[in-house]
Amino acid sequence: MLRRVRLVKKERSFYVGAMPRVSQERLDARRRQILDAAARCFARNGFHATSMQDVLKEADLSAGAVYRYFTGKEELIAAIVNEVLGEVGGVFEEAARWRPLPPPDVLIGTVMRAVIGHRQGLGGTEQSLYPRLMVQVWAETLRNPELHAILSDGFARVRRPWIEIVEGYQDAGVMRADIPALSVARTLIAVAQGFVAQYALFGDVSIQVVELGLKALMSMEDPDART
Amino acid sequence: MLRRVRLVKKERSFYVGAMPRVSQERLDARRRQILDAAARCFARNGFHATSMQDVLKEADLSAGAVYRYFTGKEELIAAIVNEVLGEVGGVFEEAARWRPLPPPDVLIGTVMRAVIGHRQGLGGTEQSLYPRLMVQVWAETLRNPELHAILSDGFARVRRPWIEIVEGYQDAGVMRADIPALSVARTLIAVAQGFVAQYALFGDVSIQVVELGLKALMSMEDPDART
DNA sequence: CTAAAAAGAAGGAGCGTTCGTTTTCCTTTG
DNA sequence: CAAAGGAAAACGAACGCTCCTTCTTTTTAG
Repeated sequence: MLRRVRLVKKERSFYVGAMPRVSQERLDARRRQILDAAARCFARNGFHATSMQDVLKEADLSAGAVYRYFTGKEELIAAIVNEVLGEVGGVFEEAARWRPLPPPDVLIGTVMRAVIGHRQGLGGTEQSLYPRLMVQVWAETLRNPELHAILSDGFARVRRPWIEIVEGYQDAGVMRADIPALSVARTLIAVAQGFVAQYALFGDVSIQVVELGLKALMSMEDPDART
Repeated sequence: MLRRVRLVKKERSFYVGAMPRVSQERLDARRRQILDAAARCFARNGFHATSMQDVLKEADLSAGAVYRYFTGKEELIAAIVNEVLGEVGGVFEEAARWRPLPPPDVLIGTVMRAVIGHRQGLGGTEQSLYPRLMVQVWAETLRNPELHAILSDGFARVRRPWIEIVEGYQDAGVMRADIPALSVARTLIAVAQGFVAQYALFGDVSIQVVELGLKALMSMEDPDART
């Protein structure tokens, strides 16, 4: 008698007393193949102007194959959004861990290079996969509350270490301390977001632009600033 | 005999020796009614997750009516994109005309307030129509070359006066002059773009956040800065 | 009264998804 | 070690649905 034991929702079921028919690595590879294809399609055309047929063709798989790994288009979109937000959030967090405290221009430069470099060698053709996906993710989270919750979580998770960085500046006396660290952190994140948008939209190559721009801003002295 | 004389592609044709059947203002009002409804729908759901039926219902008109003013969905999208980019571009240009030269935080604050305030009293329900539309426009220009060209033009048109502002800072000696003005201008625009995204995504109310954040950044002194 | 404007049912295309069939691959057996 | 067996995996045609658009009819404005 074969007792079917389902372990975890998304992991394969197996038979007691028998080995799985195909290896877990194989299944993982298929899943990745589908996700990569979907990411390329979505980066190219957005979530809703991309048809399932587009994804199937890009993945070189049939409908039956894809629907074995994802229950539908929505789940595919959710998976991509999760992945992108997770990785980009990780980039922000990791950049904030550097010690000694990097100045803002180095911080943003690091983040930008990491975001742009992520999955660069995926398709080869798409030059800025992650920036483009990021813009699409923003648009999608505006209409999907569940995905919006993920974005909000990610934003909150990133904000915390960045606030600490700003507080570090202020404690070290290199930045006026009469301004809420949250405001500064959000402004820095806005710089990164804005440049991600510019990179996706205009595909400029040089990260130096932000780095230099921030240096220049930092060199300004507000006329009515308190010391 | 009635000779039909078509004057301009999009203006109404009229009859020699006879007055138009409905006034031009009426036609313009209908067109506006459709555009406003479409803008609300697109801001809510994006361009491709919004159906024509959604727009028709929002405008309280029939298909026949809408298709008399626009050849199809594409043209409707293009009209909205054009309008949004035109108005937002105008906001950037106008802010750059202020004299005496406003500091960056005032500049960005002015832009943000104008973008957020635009068409505020349109539907009433949608709190941040233009920021949301802006994000959707970015996403759409990533896949539509014609609309992308409009965005590029707008970006170029905005960049010029903002470069002049930065050069003004540098000439006045309040900003180090060894950094290309273009880099600083693009960074400032990135701040605005990033905060537009944050506003659309999280709907925070206070513009003070960017203003204070920029002030704090300006108060920093780069350790390895040249004088 | 007339022509433009609006209505709204209907058509054709394309979408996401399902499902019966075929193929593949791992285990088991000879 | 080779071949059979069988279940999972993949295939791909087909289905139902919704989409955008058209077209005939009705209403409206001057």
